Amino acid sequence: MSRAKVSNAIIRRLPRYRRYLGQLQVKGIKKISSGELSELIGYTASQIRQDLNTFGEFGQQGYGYEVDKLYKEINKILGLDREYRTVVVGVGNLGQAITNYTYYYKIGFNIIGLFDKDPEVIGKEINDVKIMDGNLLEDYVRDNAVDIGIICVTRDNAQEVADSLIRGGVKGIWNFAPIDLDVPDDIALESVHLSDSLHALSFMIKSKSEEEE
Amino acid sequence: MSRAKVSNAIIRRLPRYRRYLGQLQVKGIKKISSGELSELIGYTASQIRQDLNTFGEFGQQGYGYEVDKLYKEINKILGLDREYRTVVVGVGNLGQAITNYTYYYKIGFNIIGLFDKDPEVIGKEINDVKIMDGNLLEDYVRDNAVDIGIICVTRDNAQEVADSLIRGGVKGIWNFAPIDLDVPDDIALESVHLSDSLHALSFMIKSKSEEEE
DNA sequence: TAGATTGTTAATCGATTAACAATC
DNA sequence: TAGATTGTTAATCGATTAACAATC
Repeated sequence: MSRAKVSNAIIRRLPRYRRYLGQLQVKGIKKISSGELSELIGYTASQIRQDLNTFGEFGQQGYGYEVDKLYKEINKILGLDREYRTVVVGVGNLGQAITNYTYYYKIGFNIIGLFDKDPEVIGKEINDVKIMDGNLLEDYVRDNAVDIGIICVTRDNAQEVADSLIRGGVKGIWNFAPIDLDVPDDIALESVHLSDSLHALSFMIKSKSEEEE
Repeated sequence: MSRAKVSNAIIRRLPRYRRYLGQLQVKGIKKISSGELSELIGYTASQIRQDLNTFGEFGQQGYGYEVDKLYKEINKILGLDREYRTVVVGVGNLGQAITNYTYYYKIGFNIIGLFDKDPEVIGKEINDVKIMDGNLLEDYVRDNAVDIGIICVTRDNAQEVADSLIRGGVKGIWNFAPIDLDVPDDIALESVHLSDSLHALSFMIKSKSEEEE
């Protein structure tokens, strides 16, 4: 199967649709029109319909969308109808936080291995998962069919870790190191650049203060 | 002063220019052309020149750009030539990680206060900053001219915390709660939606596996 | 000066919005 | 049926790329 490439703009909106639909579900709301959803989520009704129609016809004319059904469909579209075998590399401050966060809140992303190169922490456990020697990473990934590697090591080690993960056979990398990793086309890469985000905030603060002058 | 609004696309690229220029500086490289920078950073040379010219004329025809000078200019553009008085609200796992991260790596973003509502942690310290009672947040922000509030509380408490920060007078909010906060136009808001990011990764993994079929 | 590269305008591309026929 | 709302095509808008004159 090879459908038209979905634009990055749409990819970024999909999780947000999911979030709002999840909230509607919790509130017990059964149906919603693109117009109502537009009010909530801030995208135009037209854009919402366009986005959804990229993936199928989920609504009913004259009626709208069933919340439950649409939520399920978006989960499927996002690939959240399966489980991912996941490892975290680098269990410093951020690595530990991400490990716990994923462990407690992210159903479907099962953390099965932790890695670090610091002898002080190798052998310890987080949520019953043992921290292993980083040198064993590639073999572990291969032997355990790991799907996702989460990179929480320093900038200088990140590319090397990514290479190991890829040689081991991961399908995707969630990168928190402040560097743009080089990965082949068939590997999914999502980077969270906290510095960049903070710097963008700084820019916006500056812009808004200048607007007032 | 009121210049034309800078597009979000450019705002997202600016921190990345800064990152690459910083690396060039470390390597001791003195000058760079838009063409060379394009090779490194992946944007077209044309786009790089367009982006930079939004803010001024930083290059020299026939020569290129001085790395040191451009780096400084971008810092200024980003508002990184000053210090920000910052507080963190919610010092659970993620809050602690962000606190340490900001403390150790983010020069210019000074964490002067920590807040939580859990009596168990109130009174404790992280990097010599005492954790205070969340009820005191608004007054503290006002009395200490806090610029930025970092929100690491749960979804259900995030809007309330944001409201307190805003009433206290912050200029910007760095939000890690999985919710789209409502803030007035003159407040800068930058959200890091970790869930959304992970879900986007999931989508990309799915897409790439389907391409192969 | 000749060559290189910027700054900037014009052309293109892609994403968003508007409009409306289809249909529940 | 009449009213509502989708799915989808067409129009618009904005962002990116190409081109080139200006100039170091």
